[in-house]
Amino acid sequence: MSELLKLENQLCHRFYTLSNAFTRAYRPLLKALDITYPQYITLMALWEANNITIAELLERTAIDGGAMTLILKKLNEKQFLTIEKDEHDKRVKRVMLTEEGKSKKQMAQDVPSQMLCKLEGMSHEESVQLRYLLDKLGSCFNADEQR
Amino acid sequence: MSELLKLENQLCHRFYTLSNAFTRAYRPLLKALDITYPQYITLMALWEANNITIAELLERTAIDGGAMTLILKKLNEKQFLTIEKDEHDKRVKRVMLTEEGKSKKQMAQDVPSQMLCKLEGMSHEESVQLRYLLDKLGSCFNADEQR
DNA sequence: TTATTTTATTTTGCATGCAAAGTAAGTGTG
DNA sequence: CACACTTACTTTGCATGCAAAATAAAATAA
Repeated sequence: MSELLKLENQLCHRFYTLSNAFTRAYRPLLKALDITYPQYITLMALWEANNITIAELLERTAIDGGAMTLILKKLNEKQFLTIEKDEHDKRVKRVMLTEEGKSKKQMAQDVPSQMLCKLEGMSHEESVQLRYLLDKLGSCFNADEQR
Repeated sequence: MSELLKLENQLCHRFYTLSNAFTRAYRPLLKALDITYPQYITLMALWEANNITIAELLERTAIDGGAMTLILKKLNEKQFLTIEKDEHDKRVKRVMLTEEGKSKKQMAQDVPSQMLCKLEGMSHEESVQLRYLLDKLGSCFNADEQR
């Protein structure tokens, strides 16, 4: 039997499994903030750079455009942000955090460390190395998309 | 600004991005086989161990139970597999590949290597190291779920 | 054996992820 | 200025992922 088609040898399956595991692990932590994982990613991007366009938000978060429309709609309904058309270019929309949206950042302060607690067993060196390799893998895909 | 809440520092976001990138990269390859990525994972599991229960399939693939019901339904409609109730325990269902389902394995033979081509730039040592770290991270989550 | 609990799988409701089509609003060309 | 082309977003249709509730059948307890 071809080793190449064994599930255990698939890098993709490890990513599939781990990505889902992360989302599940975050769920209870984010539930306290009344947000989902992609909504958390979106807010994180905005906490770093407020008042940016949707295109910039897509770039930073790597979230699908169609999904982002819905995510922003929900975050807007929850009063975490507002969306306005750009004065000069009416195709463009700008996303701005409300005071409530900004204050959520304080509530989220402990989320990263709580997640890290779940990942004991990995040394600091290992996680640094992992990050390096993940970024390298990411650049493979980015390079591939260029073609 | 707290470094911990920066998007760039999130391990989870790397997994989110890379997992999606894998799925997108596989899509055109799997389209030729008329299957989606989770369906591919399911078939891979069955190519390794045919005639197993749905519970075993869930264990091997780490796919959600609810999703699996639909995936099996579609693979069944495509005539890749059949589903039968177990004789002794009528709660249990067994999944079996049809001849067509088995023959799909030949058609999928080149998929792994085609994917690896896209990942040039990573050395063999690096991918071995990456795999090791991914498995270690995975065991963190598994250990956590025990509690 | 009957009632209770556990197990295997499906169903339901909600939130994406993705490709492709659709819109509205700028840009560039002749 | 009129037409073609490009952009920035939204919409649509389909396929999951996930938690929680619902089913059906087996195992256990009383």
